[in-house]
Amino acid sequence: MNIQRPRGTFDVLPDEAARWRFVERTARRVAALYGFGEIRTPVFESTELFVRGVGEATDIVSKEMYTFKDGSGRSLTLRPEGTAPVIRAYIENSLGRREKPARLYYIGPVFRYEKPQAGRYRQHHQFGVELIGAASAFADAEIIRMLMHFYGELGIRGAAPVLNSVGCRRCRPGYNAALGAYLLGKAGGLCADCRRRAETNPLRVFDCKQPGCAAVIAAAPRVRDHICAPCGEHFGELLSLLAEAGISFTVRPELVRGIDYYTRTAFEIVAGELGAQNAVGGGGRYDDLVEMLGGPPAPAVGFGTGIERVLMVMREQGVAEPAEGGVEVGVVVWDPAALADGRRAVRALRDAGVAAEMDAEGTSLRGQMRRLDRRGVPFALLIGDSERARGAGRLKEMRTGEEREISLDRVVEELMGRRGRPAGAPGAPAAGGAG
RNA sequence: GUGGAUGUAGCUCAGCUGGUUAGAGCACCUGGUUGUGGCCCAGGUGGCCGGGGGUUCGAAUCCCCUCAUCCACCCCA
Repeated sequence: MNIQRPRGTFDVLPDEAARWRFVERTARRVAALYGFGEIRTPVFESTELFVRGVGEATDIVSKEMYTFKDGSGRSLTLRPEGTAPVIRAYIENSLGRREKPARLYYIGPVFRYEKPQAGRYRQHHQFGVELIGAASAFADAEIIRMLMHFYGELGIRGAAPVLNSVGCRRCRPGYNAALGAYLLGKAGGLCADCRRRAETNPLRVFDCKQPGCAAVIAAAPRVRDHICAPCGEHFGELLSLLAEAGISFTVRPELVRGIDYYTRTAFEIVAGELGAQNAVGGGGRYDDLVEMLGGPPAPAVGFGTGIERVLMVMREQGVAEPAEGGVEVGVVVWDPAALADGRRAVRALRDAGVAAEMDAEGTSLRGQMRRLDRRGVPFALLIGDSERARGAGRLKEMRTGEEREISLDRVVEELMGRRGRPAGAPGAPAAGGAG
């Protein structure tokens, strides 16, 4: 039996990698547009960081982490989400002292031990941003707008934010108590999971889709009616800022996210046709996290979006990435005596920055031409006996079939003059926007 | 973690209730054109039928186990 990739992981092959590069390139461009700088943190961290940051009672921490001990017995964990590590780095490097609100973004893998399904993997990749040290509703609005902007740049249609306010450290305990009490009073109508949740983490019942629970939940007290006046104002302001920015959203009072650190704003972006995995991104405000992790108190907001989910939506919507340049010239040699001239030509082209290749495997002339054609290589440089005797080759433009003899030591010059002419040729920087 | 479906060539799939050397299309290679691609034609390479065990004279086909993928739940990105 051959060794297989671990369950819930995948290889990105060259064709598909072009789509990944497009998404990543777009993420970086949008991040720059909003003034965010990249941060790269380790893929593993002290286990304690996630236990304290994400919350011990969450699914992520209680059953989905890849935790292991290193050689000296330290407990380490492959990061299951991106925010806690960034905040750790923010505190450790005193980033709060460098720029007032810190604007950080990251792109990288996160790991969760989940049952794999389409759009759900054990290693997936996120583009995330964190705006640390900003308390205003404008900060929330900007984060959401930035995420929507990202989807727009990718050519994704129909993505829409769903949002809610989950209150803050002052008003949430009161709400939790009220909700818990209500649920315990209706325990008979709840599923086993929800009865347990009523005591451990009442907010989670809002995730339940059991019909029996739905009725109970529909009549349950809602966060919105229990949040304090400042939280209410903050949320109201956010909604009007989104409206001002022309973003259409929906408010869903049941929205609760699976990470404990959220305060006030919590949101998800759903994009239709993904089946059960329809959230392409999400995020919210976490005003207490920096302090919880030992840093100076700093309110913050951020989002995370899944690259795999984004790619799924793009595929379903038929959004293509712009073409990237491939090989520009194929040097074609079929007589072994010409191989040295071919090698020289390929070397000269590459040294001049022109992507070139040559088949030295003895493939027939016809076979080589056929391959260049199928791969869409725009030029062929054929070096045969008669030309070689004159120190020349035949440069052929595949698209038109036009072909003429040129001196081998003028090949680079000739190519430089003609590159960029055929569609999709490299050197012509891809304009933004997808087809 | 619970329930269900599927796994045959690089890709998409056919192979009925078990019966001789396991097929097609696409892709790939060679030739039809001593030195030229796209169309067409001919030929070819490539599978221990996901893996293991069992039933049988005989298993891709039936049974069990296992691994993987997919769907719903759950959770989320």
